[in-house]
Amino acid sequence: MSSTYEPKPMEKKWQAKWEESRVYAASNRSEKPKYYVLIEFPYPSGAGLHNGHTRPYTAMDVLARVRRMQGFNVLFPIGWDAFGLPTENYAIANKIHPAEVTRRNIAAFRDQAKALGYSFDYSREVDTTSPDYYKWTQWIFLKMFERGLAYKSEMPVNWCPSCKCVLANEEVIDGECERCHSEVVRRSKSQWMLKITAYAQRLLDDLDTVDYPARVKMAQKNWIGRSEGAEVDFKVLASGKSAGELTVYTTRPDTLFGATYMVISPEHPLAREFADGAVREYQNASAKKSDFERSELQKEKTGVRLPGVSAVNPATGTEIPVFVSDYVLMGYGTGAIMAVPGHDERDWEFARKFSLPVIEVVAGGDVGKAAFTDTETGKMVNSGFLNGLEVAQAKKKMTEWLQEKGLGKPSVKFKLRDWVFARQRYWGEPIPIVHCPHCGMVALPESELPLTLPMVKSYEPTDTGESPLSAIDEWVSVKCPKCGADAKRETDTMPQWAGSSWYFLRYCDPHNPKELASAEALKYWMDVDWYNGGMEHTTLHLLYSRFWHKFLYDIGVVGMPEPYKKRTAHGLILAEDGEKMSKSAGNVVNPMDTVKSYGADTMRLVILFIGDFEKAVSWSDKAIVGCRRFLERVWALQDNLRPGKDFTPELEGVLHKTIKKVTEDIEALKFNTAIAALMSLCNEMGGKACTWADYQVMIKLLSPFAPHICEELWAKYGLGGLLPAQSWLAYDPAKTIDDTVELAIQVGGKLRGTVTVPRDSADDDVVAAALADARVAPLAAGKTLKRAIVVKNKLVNLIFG
RNA sequence: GCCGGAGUGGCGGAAUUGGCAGACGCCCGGGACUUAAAAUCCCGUGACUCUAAGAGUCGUACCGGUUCGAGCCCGGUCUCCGGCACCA
Repeated sequence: MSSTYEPKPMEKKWQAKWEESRVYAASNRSEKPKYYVLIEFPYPSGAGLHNGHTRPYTAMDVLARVRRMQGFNVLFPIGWDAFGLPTENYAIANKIHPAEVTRRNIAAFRDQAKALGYSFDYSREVDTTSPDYYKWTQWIFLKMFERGLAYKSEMPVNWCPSCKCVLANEEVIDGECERCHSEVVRRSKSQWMLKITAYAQRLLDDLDTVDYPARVKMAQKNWIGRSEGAEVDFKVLASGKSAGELTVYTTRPDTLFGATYMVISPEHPLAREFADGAVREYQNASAKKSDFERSELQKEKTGVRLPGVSAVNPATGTEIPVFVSDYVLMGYGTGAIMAVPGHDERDWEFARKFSLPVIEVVAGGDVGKAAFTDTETGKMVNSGFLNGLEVAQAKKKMTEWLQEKGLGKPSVKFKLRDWVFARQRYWGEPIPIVHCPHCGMVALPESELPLTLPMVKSYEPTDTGESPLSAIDEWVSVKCPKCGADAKRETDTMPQWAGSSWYFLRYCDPHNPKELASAEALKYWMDVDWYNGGMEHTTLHLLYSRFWHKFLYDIGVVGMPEPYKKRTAHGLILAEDGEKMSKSAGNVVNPMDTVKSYGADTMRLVILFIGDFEKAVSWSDKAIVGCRRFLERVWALQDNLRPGKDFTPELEGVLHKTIKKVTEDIEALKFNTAIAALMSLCNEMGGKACTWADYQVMIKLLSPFAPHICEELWAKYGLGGLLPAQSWLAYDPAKTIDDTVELAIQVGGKLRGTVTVPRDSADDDVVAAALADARVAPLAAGKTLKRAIVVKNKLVNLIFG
């Protein structure tokens, strides 16, 4: 009789053995093929690991463990994305330096990761706040600066009054700060920007070369937002006299004949030039509005006429009025539009409100009642040389005409904005730039990297929009690296996304003091074979890191244009009430509690068994007990074992089937059904006298999910050595197929019984067997068989006349 | 509004993509073991009806269609979740 299953001591024991034997350390030199499994490294908050970590980490740990057993040299690293506001705020509140807070949090996270049995290569840990690491973050920034991709620009920014910090567009959700949900306000500020827009087309095009879920590709495409159209120049008249040109961007050059007025954004230079009192008032009002307020006012269009100013429609020669309205955004296109109320909903609403003429130029709708925006069905009317053409043809012809006449040109625009790359906070990478009164912005020489954060006592944010670093005189005041004059350091720091934009490269060669990673190491490990992460990073980290990687490819640091071969995305773990887990809702479940009460192996099973990995799922304590019982039953199978190198004949089929099922399900992220198959196998084995060989199959298949109990059992019943050194199981396809099959018998499409026949029986034999069935025979009596549909090895459907 | 995804027992969820709906687990009911309980093991468990150890009817959000056969395909409707949102 075996002892009872006691997870705690055995989990400690095996975690220690794994550590001392270094079985999970990846080697940069190996005979084996490489495989790089990546998880999104955590932000080490004070709260410790939560189920937003355990779900993806456990899943990828399963994959890493399977790949090792499949004979790959696996890189499965972990690190710490440790710069950021929560740490800084906690540090301020508790009067502990953020570096110390970070050190403690990392230690706690590492312990928890180890307690969960994650097979990370802990010798390759990276920490984005370590100067050895952020030296290279700064280095990449300087390379971008050299090539004009990092620049400073005065522009309206999203300012979070609570975080006292600017935000990237990607961090503003419904007009609120992504982190603290304060309403974001607009402020004009001189900002560091990264020119991600220079990579817009490539970021879009190369989505076709990678294996990402469709929903991820779609979200990135929408965010990049490419549109094709034309820029058109309109002559401007002020008080009847020529006053230059107004260039608009339109995706519908075909509708030019229907343009009855113009609209420019309140920030447009022309609006400033010709503003009267009413216009100025309108400009002031829109400047005060937050993005949120602007979108709130979506339905009701507002605007004012720009007095004395008109434009000439180049197609018709008609003079048309110019309006100022905040439904036109300065940040997109040219900040000015030609309004075609017949065929654009916004223009239509505006025209109705201001009683402007509506001209139908595409037939098919009723422009008196609504804008007709269909581009598939209509034909051009009231449009001179375009009449009778379809929209697509008219677009082409008008664009050509504009080009011939020198009135316009084809144009492509993106919604993607440049990346606001500065934060006015202490706990981030210092930007290695010096402002010199003579030389302007000067890059710190590479030899002076890393530019370390000064260790100071006070680093509270300011209300002025200045970084706390600006108050530290001895750090700020510096000599210009170029001319030696008195100069000042840049005091903004980089956003949290900086360190995470390239961390997967550092893992390849994490201790290299000379380069961000050696060319050799990068060549060997990159690209990442499988990267799993959250949907919430699709237009943030995932897009940013693709951008940085493409830049590094362009300057010859990495050898391929895309960093990640395959990306998958897990669903959220919700609280038991179906809401998002949050401290404020008080519904947070701590995975370490489950580890303490039931063991790490149980916790790992639960988080994967609980539902479809790719979908959101509510945490449920009820799932725990089932997983724990399963492990106990696997443990108890020991009681009935008998020696033997062969499979028990009656188990052979189910063993091969389970090997197939578990192997295939893991590849497809169907961890829940893989575990269900293992539970079924356990139920099959229960009560039977299994051989050691049978049991070894269970141990190996279960080991990626529940590694501790499996090492314990392998040590007793296996073939020696640790499990990661064992080979994964192969199945014999012939043995996954049964000799006989149970067919469903339908009569007229309704299930009436089942019949067991030899596999691949002839159709006639199947029909005969079905007709002989006790339940079917009476239904067949006195009727003629009109038709019989036989689906091989599945079903027979009898249709009577 | 636009673009994605989803809706299946008391519950979490399965279903090889058109072929026995409800795998696996939880809960619940019954039994075994026990002085008893817990634990464990075995059996049962979608709903309804009947002439009831058997059989029938209904059943995958709703309405309709295609098909020998639909959770799956097509048309329409409703609800929920995620993303984008005055992007010209």
